[in-house]
Amino acid sequence: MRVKKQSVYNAILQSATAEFAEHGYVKSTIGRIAERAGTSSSNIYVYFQCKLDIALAVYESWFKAQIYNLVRTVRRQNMPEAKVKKLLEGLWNNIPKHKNGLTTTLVQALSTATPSDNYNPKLLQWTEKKIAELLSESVTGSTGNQEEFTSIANIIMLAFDGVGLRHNLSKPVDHSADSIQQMTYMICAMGLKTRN
Amino acid sequence: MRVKKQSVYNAILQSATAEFAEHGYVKSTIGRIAERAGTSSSNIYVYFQCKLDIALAVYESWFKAQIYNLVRTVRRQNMPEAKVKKLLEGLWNNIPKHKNGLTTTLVQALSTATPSDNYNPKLLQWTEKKIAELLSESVTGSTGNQEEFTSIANIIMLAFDGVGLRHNLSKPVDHSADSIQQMTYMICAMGLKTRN
DNA sequence: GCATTATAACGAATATCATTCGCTATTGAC
DNA sequence: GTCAATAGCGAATGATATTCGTTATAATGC
Repeated sequence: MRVKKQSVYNAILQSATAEFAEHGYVKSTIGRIAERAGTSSSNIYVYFQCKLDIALAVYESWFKAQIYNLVRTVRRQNMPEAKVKKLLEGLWNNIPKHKNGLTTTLVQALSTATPSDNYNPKLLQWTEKKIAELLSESVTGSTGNQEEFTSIANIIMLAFDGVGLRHNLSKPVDHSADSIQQMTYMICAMGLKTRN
Repeated sequence: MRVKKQSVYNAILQSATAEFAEHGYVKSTIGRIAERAGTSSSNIYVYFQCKLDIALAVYESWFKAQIYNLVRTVRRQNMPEAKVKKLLEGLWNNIPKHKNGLTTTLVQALSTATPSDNYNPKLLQWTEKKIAELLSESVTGSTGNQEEFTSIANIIMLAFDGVGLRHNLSKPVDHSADSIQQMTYMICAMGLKTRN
């Protein structure tokens, strides 16, 4: 028997990360990923089922790092409003518009996915839960994870996808600063009401 | 000289509408669109620059009809809260999840677009303006189109894109009812504050 | 050690389209 | 009528994800 080498797997992931960051999902080619990884196109299919799976694997590790980073930044703030604002700046600006970012890649990958790729929304659910907790903790001081924050986290992540989607188009007027401010205001207003 | 026939143009649009509604953007083929339209693949390029342009043309007329419909539905409501809720149900449920809907097509088309396709966000801007006015009118009773509603409209449309994106994946847990309720509440709360 | 065997690895197909090209046929303008 | 621009078309072209057939390798049992 022969066994898959971790080193080959890692090389593919690393190569794919560079390729996707540079070209996005659609214009990245398996051929170039293989070349940079020092293997062949066909051998990549020994390690991954399809191109989508590579993109998801690459995105997951990048995105989780971004989120952990964001959590730290938010916790460093003192006032609820500042916390919420940092959170939104991260999710509606910094992460989806990151210069070597992979959010555009993810959006492209997901939008071209077919049901037969049977995508698993694990990462999405993990993120929404994390964001809901962070919001709750930021606004009310406790991690009670109320219903409301679950919904708000959902809305924020839907809009995150939207930002990622629009970002690769020649940017239209970018209202993000205003939108972030407005959303911060609405979320904090809700927090006040909750306390009474 | 020979002149382009309106009838051929219309046939292409009509055929493309059916094709995109059935297969989405990526899996639709120019060949089938041509066939259903009774012309050849190559002749389609006499009428449209590229596949993206066909999708955008198809989407625009479908989407505008949906929006006009939504405006009517919202205006039919009496209470601000009911108006806002209908608005959100339209934009976060009915339109992006429409069974013969084209939103998935649009999302796919935009996410795979390259800068060289030089996409023009005219429709997007038109929609956000329309939504901002409708919100303002619904919540405050006047079309004053305050800054706040512009931002909220922007957020709603970003999330609209997100809903469209996620809809073609095997649907994860769908929080949309809760999210709509939560957003309705936040928008209306803001309206109250504005009045004082 | 050695034989066995599952499978990693790879180069060469395959299949699928969007888009382009070269040519022919049509039709509006003069 | 003649001319010339161009609609229309069938046959390339070019890209590229994925599959296939074969070979080489190494883990396992003896």
